[in-house]
Amino acid sequence: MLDLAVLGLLKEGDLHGYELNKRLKSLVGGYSTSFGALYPALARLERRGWVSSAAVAPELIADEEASEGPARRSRKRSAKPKSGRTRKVYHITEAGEDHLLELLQEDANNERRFRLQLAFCRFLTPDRRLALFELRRAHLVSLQAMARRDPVQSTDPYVRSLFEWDQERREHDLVWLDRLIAGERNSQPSSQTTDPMIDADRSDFPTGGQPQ
Amino acid sequence: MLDLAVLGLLKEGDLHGYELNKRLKSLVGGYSTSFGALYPALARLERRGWVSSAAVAPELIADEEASEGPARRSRKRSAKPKSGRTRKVYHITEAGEDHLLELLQEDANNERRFRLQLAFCRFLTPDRRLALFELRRAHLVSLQAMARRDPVQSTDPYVRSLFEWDQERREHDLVWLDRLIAGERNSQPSSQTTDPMIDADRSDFPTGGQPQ
DNA sequence: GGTTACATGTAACTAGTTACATGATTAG
DNA sequence: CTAATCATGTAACTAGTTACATGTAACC
Repeated sequence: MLDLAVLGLLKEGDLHGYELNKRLKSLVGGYSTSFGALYPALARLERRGWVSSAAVAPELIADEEASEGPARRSRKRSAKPKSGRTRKVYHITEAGEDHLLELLQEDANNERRFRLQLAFCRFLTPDRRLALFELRRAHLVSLQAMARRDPVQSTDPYVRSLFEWDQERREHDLVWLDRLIAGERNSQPSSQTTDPMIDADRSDFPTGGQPQ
Repeated sequence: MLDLAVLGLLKEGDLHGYELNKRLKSLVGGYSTSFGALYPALARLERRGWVSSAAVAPELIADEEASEGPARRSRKRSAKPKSGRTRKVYHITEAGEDHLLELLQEDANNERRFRLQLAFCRFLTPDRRLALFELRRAHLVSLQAMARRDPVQSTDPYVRSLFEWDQERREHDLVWLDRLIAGERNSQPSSQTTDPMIDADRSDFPTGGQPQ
């Protein structure tokens, strides 16, 4: 799953491990990565040919940064290296991009994975993206059905409370997903399905609709 | 974490592995346990002295069942053994009960653990239980604060949608927890044990489990 | 006579976390 | 001068899943 996150971030631009870790932390709340997982993951990705790496010596780092963004230099006192240690900057390969697209579409039964898929689904074509959302929706619906099929058998108030919590959350998640799917259909009315019942109540869609 | 679930279930009565697995499945949606985790966990619990086990030969099983629950026998055609294989029936020890109480109070940063703690928090004293809920609440509030401190920096609609989802869920969870805490405070204005309903229900639920 | 449920286990794999080791640079 | 931040990595541990191995017995 880290693979998905790392490839997704690298698709936006080359990064070194330490920076990747910071981005992962801010990416999705609750997805705090540790170096102990990240560095071995990067090594694995490189062995499999999905990323390539280049060592950047400390004296070169300042130039790199400068050439990338010549503005914002004024605040810095000097063009001295930010780090005294060689960075390993990773770059996603073509095979890595293919693999990323696969990872973005697989499964639907894992919430944590779906969160990452959502975070990077802009790299999918609109129809693939819609398919992903529908897959997730089908999974949630099947969870709902399962929960309804055998309801709580316990009389303990805390256990009952727990089940009610689950129930509410599942319902809420479905509403949210439906909003997402509706937004997707509105901004992408072409494709194969001519669904007649979609834009009945579309006037307030707070989550921005147009993908880039 | 399986330890918590297993000890909690065994506190209600002795069980063998296969039955434990069924109960775990029905206990909390999403907490599907596999035998590959359960049996090693049971072995570990026994090594540490938290549970003890007794082998029950197939010809004895019918009697055991009968002596435990004399009702519900009518549906059965015979008093013949249900299994052709010796069961290993597990029993929680005193040390195991102590350990369970510890597990019920530790941490608050893990949702999955909190679910299990909630499922078995009836074994805690009312003040300890309230402390557990408050601990969880503090954790959720700190997550909220963290999310508000550095908001979404991405302009991608899907990433923004993901963050909104998180936000809504955290708010919803807090409301739910507050309801739980309020209920706890109402039924428990001071610190005194009013022993809530303790009634382990005897009923064989036909949970459609899948074979391994 | 084949499918399902009962029953216990092992092996290999997935997906991480926590703690440690090492060392440079920078801000107060 | 010391604490924080930058930077890369390893080792040991936690907490599981999936697939396999093995066999009985009840159901239809």
